[in-house]
Amino acid sequence: MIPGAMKKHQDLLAFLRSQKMRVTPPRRLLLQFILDHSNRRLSIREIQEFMGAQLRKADRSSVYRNLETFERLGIIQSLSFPGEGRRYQYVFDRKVRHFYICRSCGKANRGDERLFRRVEAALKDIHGFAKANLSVVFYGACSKCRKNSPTA
Amino acid sequence: MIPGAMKKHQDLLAFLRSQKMRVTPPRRLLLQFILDHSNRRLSIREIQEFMGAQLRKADRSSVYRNLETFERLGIIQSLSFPGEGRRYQYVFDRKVRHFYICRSCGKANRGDERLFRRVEAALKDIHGFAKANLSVVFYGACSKCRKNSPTA
DNA sequence: GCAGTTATTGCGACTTGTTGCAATAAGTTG
DNA sequence: CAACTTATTGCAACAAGTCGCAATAACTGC
Repeated sequence: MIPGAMKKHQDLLAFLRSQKMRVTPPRRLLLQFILDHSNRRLSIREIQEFMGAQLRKADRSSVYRNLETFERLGIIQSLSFPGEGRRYQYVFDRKVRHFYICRSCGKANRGDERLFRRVEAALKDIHGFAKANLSVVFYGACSKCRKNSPTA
Repeated sequence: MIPGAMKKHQDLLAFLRSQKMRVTPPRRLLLQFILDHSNRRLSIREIQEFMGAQLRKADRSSVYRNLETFERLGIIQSLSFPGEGRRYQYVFDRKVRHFYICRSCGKANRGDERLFRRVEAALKDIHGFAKANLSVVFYGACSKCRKNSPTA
């Protein structure tokens, strides 16, 4: 387990409770699994397999519902990557929460903090949308794909 | 039909050919349908129903494959909206191609051009990602939801 | 316009994701 | 800590989306 993960886990449980959400076995487990793999984009398959194996059978629908809940709370961000389906990633206390996805090859990159700050700053002009827990996704063409097919 | 849509349709077919893609009946039809409803976010159900009704039975998988193709080429952008599932929207020659999605209530807004330009400008600093055909999606909390639940 | 090449289609089987509902258990109150 | 309230679960049926493969039909060049 990543050092400090235990603390984060407790923090997130507290956060859930502060949002009037109940802390249930499936939620504890799912949260722990996401935290233990916070550096990766998780596929639904590995999540479901883990949940099914750990719990005496966590139902598919509960897992989906909780992923949706966590996303709504800004704990994770789900994204569809061309070629590898939907992925779930921990973002809660991340400084940088934006992604570049190449529409052509499906490769994704995490952005750098400087750009994220600039985008946040640009958003200051837009009223009605919160900067807190903001995620930004860019869809475009990476340099490699643009080279191969200049029109794209 | 929207005035000028016919021209756009021809343009897009030409664009497809320029990309070495073949122009088939399902593609013509799907493209036309998307163009005729370019001001809305289409659900997969209405797309499939239309395709199935028009063609002597356009297969589900072909529709999905073509939607994916069109998205890769930057003709449409698909997005998952909480509460209403995945939606498909025409973006090809749009000046503004970014969306604000509220994680809490699922409401979405189109952004204004000024912000889009600023984000594009910020992207100039990032090498390796094309500005052409860029789409940007913001996930956050709208003012209304933020008011109801300040922590979000 | 015909033959050849190969992208695209349709099909079937499968995986992923959603929804309504009754049963359960988390949190709360006295 | 027992009773209460209601969010969450598991289940089952369904809808949405994916994949491999053989058949088809767009495009190319002659």
